[in-house]
Formats: sequence, C-alpha cells, structure tokens
Amino acid sequence: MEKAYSPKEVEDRLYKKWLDDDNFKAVPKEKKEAYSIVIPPPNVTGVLTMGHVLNNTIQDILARRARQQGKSVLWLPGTDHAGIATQTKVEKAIEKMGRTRESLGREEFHLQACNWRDEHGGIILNQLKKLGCSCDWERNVHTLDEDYSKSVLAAFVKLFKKGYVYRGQRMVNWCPASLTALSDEEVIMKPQSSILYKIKYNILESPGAYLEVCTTRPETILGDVALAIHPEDPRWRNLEGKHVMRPLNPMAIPIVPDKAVDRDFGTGVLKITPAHDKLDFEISQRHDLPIIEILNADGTMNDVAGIDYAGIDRFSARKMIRDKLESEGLLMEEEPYQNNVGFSERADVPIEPRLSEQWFLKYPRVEEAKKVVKEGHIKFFPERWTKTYLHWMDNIQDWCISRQLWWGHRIPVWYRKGKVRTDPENWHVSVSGPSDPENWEQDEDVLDTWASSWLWPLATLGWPDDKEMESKGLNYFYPTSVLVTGPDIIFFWVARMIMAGLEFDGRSYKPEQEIPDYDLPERVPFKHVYFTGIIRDAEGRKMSKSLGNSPDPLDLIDKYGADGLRHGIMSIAPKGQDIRFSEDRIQQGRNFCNKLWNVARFRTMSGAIGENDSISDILARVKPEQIKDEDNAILVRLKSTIDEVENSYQYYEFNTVLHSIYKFFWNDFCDWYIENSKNRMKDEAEKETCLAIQDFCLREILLLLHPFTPFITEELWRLLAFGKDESIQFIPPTAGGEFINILKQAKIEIDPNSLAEIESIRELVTQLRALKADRNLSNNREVEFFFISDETNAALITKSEKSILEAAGAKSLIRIESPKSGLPAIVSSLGSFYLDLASGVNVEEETIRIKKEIEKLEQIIVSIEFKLDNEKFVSNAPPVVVEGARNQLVENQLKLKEARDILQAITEVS
RNA sequence: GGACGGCUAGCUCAGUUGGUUAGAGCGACUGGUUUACACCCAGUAGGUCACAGGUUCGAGUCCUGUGCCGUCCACCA
Repeated sequence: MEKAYSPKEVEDRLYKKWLDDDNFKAVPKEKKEAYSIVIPPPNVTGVLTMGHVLNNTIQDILARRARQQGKSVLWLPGTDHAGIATQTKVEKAIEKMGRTRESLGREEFHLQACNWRDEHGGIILNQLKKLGCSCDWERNVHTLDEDYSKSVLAAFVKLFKKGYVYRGQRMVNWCPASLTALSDEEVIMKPQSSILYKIKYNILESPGAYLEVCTTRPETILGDVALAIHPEDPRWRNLEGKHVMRPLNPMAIPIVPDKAVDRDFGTGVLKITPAHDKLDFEISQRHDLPIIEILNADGTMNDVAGIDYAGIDRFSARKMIRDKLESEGLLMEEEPYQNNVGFSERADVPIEPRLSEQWFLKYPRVEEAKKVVKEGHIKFFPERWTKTYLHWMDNIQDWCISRQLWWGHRIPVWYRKGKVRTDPENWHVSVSGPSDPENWEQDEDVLDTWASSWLWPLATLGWPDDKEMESKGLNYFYPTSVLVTGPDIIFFWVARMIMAGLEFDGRSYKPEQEIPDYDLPERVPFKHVYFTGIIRDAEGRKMSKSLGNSPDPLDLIDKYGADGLRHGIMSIAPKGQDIRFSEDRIQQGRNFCNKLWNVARFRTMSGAIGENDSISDILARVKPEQIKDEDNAILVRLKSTIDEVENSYQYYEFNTVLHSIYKFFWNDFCDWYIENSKNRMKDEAEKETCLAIQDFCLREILLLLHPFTPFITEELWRLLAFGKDESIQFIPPTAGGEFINILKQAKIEIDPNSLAEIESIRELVTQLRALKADRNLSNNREVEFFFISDETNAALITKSEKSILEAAGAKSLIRIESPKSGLPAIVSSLGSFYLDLASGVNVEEETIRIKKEIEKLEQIIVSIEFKLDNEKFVSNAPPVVVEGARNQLVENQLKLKEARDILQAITEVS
C-alpha cells in the first residue's frame, strides 16, 4: 500500500466495476422493500455546480444506505430540455454561423438544437459519474424523449378535456429579449434607482386648471386612455366625468373614479395605460376604456406611438419624451426614486406587462395538495418550508403555460385552416393530432418547461402507458421515497409535482370529486422532501456563473478525490441552512480519507489479515479472557456511534451522521485505541484479540462511511478482505439493536462501565502530558510521576499503568502517601500527580499555576453550594440532577483539598 | 408591508425535548519524524452565547420586544 491514498486510479476502476456488475440497476422485487429517488433533472447542456454536488451527494448517500439495508433501490437519472436557456444558447451558436432562427425555419432549427444538445448535452451526467453517483443509467430520461413528450401532451389533453386548460387574452409577463410570455415565478423583482416624473395634464373643461400625475415611465403616456382618481378623495370631488388633454399625441381622455387608486401615493392621480400595466388593464376593463398598444414585442416603440418614436427602444424613448415634456413645460418635477422592477429570470432584462393570447392552466387538486402536506402524507425537511408552501398554495394564480419558443413540447392544439382561432369550435386537441392534418395548422407555441418537469416522477416511470408503467415498475417504485432539492424551486417544481401527482396516477377521479383520504398516500409523488441549503461563497454570495465564484467540482475532484469532495461538502451541509463554501473543508475531506487509508495500512503492517469474511469470523478470533478495558470501551463507543448514526438518518441530519463517525474514528479509534494497541500487540497473547477487535471496528467504520465515501471504503473493504468477493455496497452496518446480541453470540459481554474508566484514564493522560509540556519535557520519556489517590482509583491506575506510561511518555508511576514538596503537580479525578523533577522547580511559576487552579475550583464549589443551598432547587429539580450536583461538590472539594496540599508543598520548599 | 431563517472562540459552524465547568474543525502559538498517517501527533491560548426584558430553583436553549444580516412572498403608478 502506498503511503498516501491516491483516489484517481481507485475511483475510475471501481466505478467501472460497479457499472459492469450492474450494481445500480433497479429491479422491482416483490419481497424487498422499494426505495426510489428521481433526480432533479439538471439542464441537459449544463455543467456541474457545487449545488449539484451537494444535492446529488445527498441522493447518493440515501441510495447507497438503502442498498446496504437490502432495499431494492431506484435512483432515476435524467435531464431537462430547459426551454429558454437552451434555445438562447443554440440561437447564439447559430448566430456565429451567420444565421438566425427565423432564416433556418422551425424544423431546421429544431434539428440544429438537437444536434447541439447531443453534442454538449450529457456532460453533466458524466460529471455525476465522476462524483460516484449510483444512478441506474439505463433508465436515463430526457424531457424531450419521445415517451416523455407523449406523457406531457397527454397531461395537457386530459386537463384540457376537464376544462382546466384554457386559452385567452390576458396580461402576461413578456420578456422583450426572449420574445415570450413568462409565468409569474419566472419574474424576479429587483430594486432599481429610477426617476419619478411629475407631469401636468390640463383639464379640458376648466381652462388653466390641471392635474399632476406621477410616473416612472413617461413613455407610456403615449398609450394613456384615462386618468383615475379615488372616488372618495375629496380633492377631486368635482372632476368626475371631466376630461384632460393627453400631453403627448394630444387627445381628450376621461377622468374615471376607481377604488384601486392609492390616494396617498404621489398626487393621488393615476394615469391609465391599459396595454402596458396590469392594474391599469384591470381598471380599464371596469370602465370600458380602449386599449392602446404602443410597444412592439421586442420592447421598441411601435407605429401607434408616432413617427418620432417608432422603432426606438423603450428606454431611449423615455429620455426623448422626458425632454419633449420639459420643452413644452409639462414636466413639473423629477426626483430620484427607488422602485421594484420585474426582470426576466433568464434574460435578465425588465419584463413588460403585455396583453396577449396565451394558454393558461387552472391548477388541479389544489385543496388536496395542501392537505397531503398539512396531514403529513408528504413530510418536508426542514419542516418550516411547509409554511412557505401553504402560503403559496393559498394565493395560487392560474399558470401561463405557453411559451413563444421553438424548443420544447409543441402545444397539441390544431386550428382549422382559415377559421377564427378564438372559437373553440375550430380546435382539435389531442396527443396524436387530427386525422386530416392538411386541413389544420398546429399552435405555434410550446409549453413552459416546468409544464413538462412537473410530471417527472410519473412520466419517468412510464405514465400514462400501461405497458410502460408495468415494465418500469411504477406500481412498485411510486410514490418515490424522497425528493432532494433546493428550496428555490419549491413553487416552480415541488408544489406543481404534488398537484400533478394527485391529479394523474392512472386511476381517474372526476375533477369535482375529492380524492378519498385512504388514497392520498398512494397518489403523492414522494413521501419526503429534503430541502438542501444554498451554497454560497466565502463572502456569502450565491454562487453563480456570472460572478465566477463557483469552483469547478471536477477540479476539486482532481485535487482531493471524489470521496474527499463528498466528505467535505457533507461536513458543512447543515440541515436546510445555507452553506458557506470553503475549499479548506474539502481538503479536510481528503485528509480524512488519507487517515482512513493509513489506519488500514497500519493494520496490514501489524499482522496478517485473518478470517475477515463475516462478523462471526472476525469475532471468532477474539479470546474472551483477553478482552481488556480498552476493548470494552471501544465497543461501547462503537455501539453508541451506530445508535447516533441511525437516529440522525431519521431526520436527514447528514452532518451529524458524519460528525459521529468522524469522532469515533479519529478521536476514539485512532487516537486512543490504535495508539494503545501498539503497546498491547507486543504481547502475542493479547495481539490476536486486539487485531480482531480492530478488524471488527474497521469493518463497521467502513460500512458506516460507505454512503459518504463509497470509493475508498470499497477499496479498503477488499484490501482488508471483509467479504471475499462481495461488494461493500450490499452489506448493512451492524444494527444498534442487534449489537449486543451479536457480541453475546461470540461470548463477548461488554461492560458499559469500562467506558467511564477509560475516559478518566484519557483525561489523566492529557493532564500528565500537559504537566510535562509546560516544563518543556514533552520529549522526555524517562520522567517519573508520584501520585496520591484512594484505593479504588489506585487500583484503576495500577490496572492501566502500562497504557498511562506509554501514552503520557513516562518511566514510572509511584504511589505515595503524602504530598511531595517542591514538585509541580496537577489534580485529576483520579488523584494528585507530581512530576519528579531532577532540576529545581520555578516556585513562582508553579505557585501561580496552582493558585489559578485553586481559584477555579473554589468558584465551581461556590456555585454548586449556592445551588444546593437553594431549597427550591433541591425540591424541584429532578433527583438525578440534584444527586449529580452533590457528587460534583464532593469531587471538587476533594480536588480543592489536594490542590491546597500541593500549594503548601511548593511553598514549603521556599 | 407580510412570512421565514441567522446572530455562540479570529474564521466556519455544532449544541435534539431547559439541568455539570458552552464544544468541534480551521487559523494562531509551543513542542515533536520512536516504522500508519506532517494530508500527522501532543499541548496552549481564545467566548458577557447580538441586545433588553420576562418565565423558572436553573436559560445559549422557552416567551416578549429591539437591532443587524439574509431569503422568500406581495407591491403604489
């Protein structure tokens, strides 16, 4: 074995072997419990980010843990076509070749996009393999696959037939860069520094009189059709029914009363531009006002805006209009103003509210979707996200599902050629299209990407095709066990999947029919949702490509190994809290692997590997009469570690799981047990038992660690010959509940008291080491200690003498009756210990040291006495606590006495 | 405006139902290569648990309020 662990070769070799052996293949087996996870599909053309690393490491841990526990595991991988994002990328690529989307035409563009996807796509899947992800790759699904597309269209058709899908002219969020409508969720509000302009509108009926109107968007004056005032605002009592002159493209427009106007904002007068503002549109509907569009789809002004502005970008036009208003004396005032402007999530440009003809979805099963989460058929981890979820569900709005893109699932609606499209009489809606296609033309739009991914758990398992569902095991694997995702897509994806899951599962309920309670748990798409934290950089900023603050995970794998990366990221991933990334932690992950490697290396150097095939083989090598306190203690700690791990998994507390294992492995096993065994193994009689206990612990450590660091654990599993040809992947760690029994079968009784004894020995050793280190004697192994203690402790010290001498680095421990004068000393729970110093002690320093100790002890004693003197404490606190306090008092009083004796002994010298 | 989260050692964070003297890793400092590991070992220093009240025998932990940081939702032109 090499001195340092080198992951590269091991990882590539083992991953290939796992694939060759079909270890990740999901097979429905009626007798086994199913465990299933569907991957949150990454963008097909995306590359791995730290967010993916976290998210997928968690899924892999869960999948591997389940596999160890003998469950039949499905981890289903796949990718998302990511409509806008991918189309934008492809358009840019085409642009470089001097072409445009339009010049290619729809079919050619689609072909190009597929080529581009096939070329750049799938990179991320290979990156996941590097990370060690145990997905069933044969089941890989892409949202634009033929079967998946059929599911998407089928869902649309079903919802249409139930009346949940409708077409209509509505105010939508329009992205002038991508030239498509967006859902509300795709709009991000950003605070902006704008200018609030106060503009003069002359009142026609009262010459000389005027109203002042505030706006941040003076260019929309061109589309004004009215001014609105609050009907109960006393300032404008006489204005109802009068008119003002529109300051640009002059025309008389009415003043209308509407309660939607906020009297307290600005001047209390609102200009109405129905075509370009949501509220204005609603007001215009109430007052039967005309709608004047002044913008083109791409955000430039149109012909209606007038010859001066046509074709000019909205922001340039704003400046021109501001100047024009000023020159005409209509600009009363302008002041800097902070307001929120909606931006397109993808294109990052201000969106335009725009009136357009779109497809909308009224969400199905909203009430049931709330119920399943409220009643715990779906559990969120951490639980607090349920509140966010329910709040959104309570305020749910219809979903604009059509996109004016070419990359996606084309809406399965056909219109009769030459007829009015708005009349449903002329529609054909089906998955396969009309039988006489020559008489029809298909809707040009595609569906929102989320309107395909909301079917992910169902469609990847073959829904709605009976044969597919059968072969893919929908009945067996659905509902999936857990969904692991970020809270940022709780509305985009999680909520929608829940509704889709409840609506479609093969059985049919009419829309008005409630799903019976007993059926709800069977229809949810997943039972648990684990929300990860968001990974931030050292400054706390969200990692993003544009900031360039995200490290490339492959570089990290290269430097630290996949196991190191996984270990590092999991050690800093608290439950649902944002994560501040630092490469140091990944380095620690690598260091951990190296430590593991070396302890195994030490094991192979300590003696031949014996029968290690199974627990009983290992334990058969133990000679019960050779079991020492150290063995007892490490076994007790191993048991409690297993218990802690089992418990933490219940709550998805991965960093706690890892921390428990880490502490046991590093602090207890390596730093104490192994160090101690070096001495013990010199004795041939003890050696065999000691090695067997080492092997038993190592075996369990590897098993516990395997989900986190799969490669190195598998490698060592083979090197240490645990299980002849069997992979570690399918072996469960010893269950906490079985632990004692398994030892009993090997005739090993573990003594729980030994742990406390060993702990006090370890504590003593630490104090003795410090006693030496403070006098610059760390390296001197020839020192002698004198000690004073009672019979019980003296017996314990004698029993462990060899360990103590070895660990503390000393020649002898000599029991004495009374304090030694002139020697530095410490007070431990096992008695007071004096360091025999040949050269004289620095009395002054020693005095300060021991006085400090005395002071500390006195403080402790005072606080305990104070507590015990309080009758309310004695009568109210649980007896265990009171008893504990009394014991402490006695113990510390004893220590205090010893400390005072030491002080006296020192001062006697001087 | 509403909701949620965070504030504990220089840094990053643990601290599960209130109960010993508040912990870990990193960093700092001191000392160490006797054959597992310097990606290591031993030791030291470092904390008014954001602040103010309250409940309690007892509060980092529960309650109320305040401040700062962050996220989400809504949005007034």
